[in-house]
Amino acid sequence: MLNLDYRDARPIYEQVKDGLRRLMITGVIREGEKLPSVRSMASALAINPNTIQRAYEALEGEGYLYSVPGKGSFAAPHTGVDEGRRRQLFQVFDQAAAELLFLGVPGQTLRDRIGEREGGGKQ
Amino acid sequence: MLNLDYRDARPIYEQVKDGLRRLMITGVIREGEKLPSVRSMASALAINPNTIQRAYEALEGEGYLYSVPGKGSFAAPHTGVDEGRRRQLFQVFDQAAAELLFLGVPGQTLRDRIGEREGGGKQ
DNA sequence: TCTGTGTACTAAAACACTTCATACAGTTTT
DNA sequence: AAAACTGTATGAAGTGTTTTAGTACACAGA
Repeated sequence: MLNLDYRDARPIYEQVKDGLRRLMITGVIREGEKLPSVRSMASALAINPNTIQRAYEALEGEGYLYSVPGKGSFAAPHTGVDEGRRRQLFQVFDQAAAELLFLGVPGQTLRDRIGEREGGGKQ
Repeated sequence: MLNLDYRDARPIYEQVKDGLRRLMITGVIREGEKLPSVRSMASALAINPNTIQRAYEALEGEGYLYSVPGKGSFAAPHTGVDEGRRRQLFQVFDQAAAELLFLGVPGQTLRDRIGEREGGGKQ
């Protein structure tokens, strides 16, 4: 389900966190879907359960999942994602755009990279 | 010229690096302009010269400045910025856009945030 | 009851990173 | 030539973070 890169400078819990978030964004993991338990995922990746727990805890703080003691952890609906995460994303987006423009990339080029979400009305 | 925040989790050399890059992007520091020497900037910020040196070294690696032993460090022309930095920026841009779209932000909203650069044709 | 789940806490070890002190080498100015 | 400036290199100390290990508790479901 996830790949860890020990040569990567990023800590493991962060790789897990970002990896899971990406799976949700790309639709591989759908809303309400049950995630692997901290223990099973830890043994699958051959790491300590506490490390997975830390990743889950961070994602829950962002609103990407919710955990129920005794039951498990589940992907949260998009609407539940934290406002702080949204603000952070806008800031990253704006700063990257500003620097790319500075480097001479035409604004039209950047606009063309933004793929619209199909079926947005259906949702 | 720059503000350091010791409560920030980001290391000092990174704050210096990002701060200087931002000054160049916003046009406060212009192409070819001489930057403060590592020692003068270090004493101005009350930190070790090596810390400034590290920031300068990183920016030189990105192509944002060039240093000449005995003379000083100077802001490089936009065209000299490293291709790796460009690729990194595009990746950050794309990922942020993808997640914002996933969270329900309309593509049009994102496109509207991209301010065009005046005089782009002059370049 | 037993198994599987999330959660909490402490301790420790390992590791990496950041920062500093010092010294060296080149350029410009006096 | 000397002095004062510049960037550069190296090693060591300091500090924090990451990860693991171990133990324990509470809840849900078969």
